[in-house]
Amino acid sequence: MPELPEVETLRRALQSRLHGHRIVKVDLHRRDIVRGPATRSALLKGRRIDGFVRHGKQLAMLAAGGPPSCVCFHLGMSGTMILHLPSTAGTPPLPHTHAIWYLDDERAVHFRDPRRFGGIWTFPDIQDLQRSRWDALGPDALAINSATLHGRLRKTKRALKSALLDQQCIAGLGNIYIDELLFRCRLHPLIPAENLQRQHCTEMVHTMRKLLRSAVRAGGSTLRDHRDVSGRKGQFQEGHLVYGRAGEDCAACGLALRTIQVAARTTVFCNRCQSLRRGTRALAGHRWMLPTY
DNA sequence: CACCACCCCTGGACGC
DNA sequence: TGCGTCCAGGGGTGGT
Repeated sequence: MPELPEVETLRRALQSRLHGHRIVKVDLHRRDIVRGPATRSALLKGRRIDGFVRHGKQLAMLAAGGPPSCVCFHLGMSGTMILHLPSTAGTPPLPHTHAIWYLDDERAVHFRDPRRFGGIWTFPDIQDLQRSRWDALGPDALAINSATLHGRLRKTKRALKSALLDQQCIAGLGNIYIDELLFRCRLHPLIPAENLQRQHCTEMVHTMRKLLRSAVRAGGSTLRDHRDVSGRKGQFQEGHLVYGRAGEDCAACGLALRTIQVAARTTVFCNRCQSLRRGTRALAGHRWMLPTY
């Protein structure tokens, strides 16, 4: 399920490989996957690609010149964008390929999303995308600072994990990286967000950056669907300490990892390491010996 | 306003 | 082998 590291992996690959190329043709197989004008023009047919920008889990493709110049992608649960080289450009698209962008050098980008939790939004320009979609999101998880995070968390009584899942609070985190983050910070997912102290937020932001950057370097986490533009799997699932490891021994203390439901999401955590009463204890206290990530 | 349950959708895992 | 059932979950919406 694409979260920030998977989308950033995708953005970097598309930026380096597609920048400056012209879109010569666009095939749209499912019109209802597009919100906003679904014309070939709105999907940037005939335009030169000027770059890719990301906010949270959303990715935008920008065209040089005037409007329309902006297509925003959300990959949902199962979305992928695969870059086909000339050698494979003629092969029939896989099932659930909803749109294809053909480039000026015989390559093509296939947008697939079997579960259709994702989508494509067209906008006149990036400012319009920002106004109508991205302004409603919280700061990007790789850009947020601890004062801002603290300010946002202290305003809500919701469980910490619920608040972090809320893209209007902070953009880019999902179920996987939140469980990994909370374990590494030894914070219980059900702590009321308003109870978090400034020092917890400082540690959380520091740990979050390390975690997300490591995941980007590893090409993201592949559980089932995620692939890079070449169809290769990510490697960061090897670095998961809790997600997908319910019942296994905690890497820090050996107790079996537990699952609970938080905001209708399966949540894996260590009931010993991640204290509900965190904050009553010195933050700089015992640091577990954890694998480097 | 804050929060939560529910729903959308498909493929894979699992049981019989 | 094959079929049925359950489950995964981001985010929008409507209800409490």
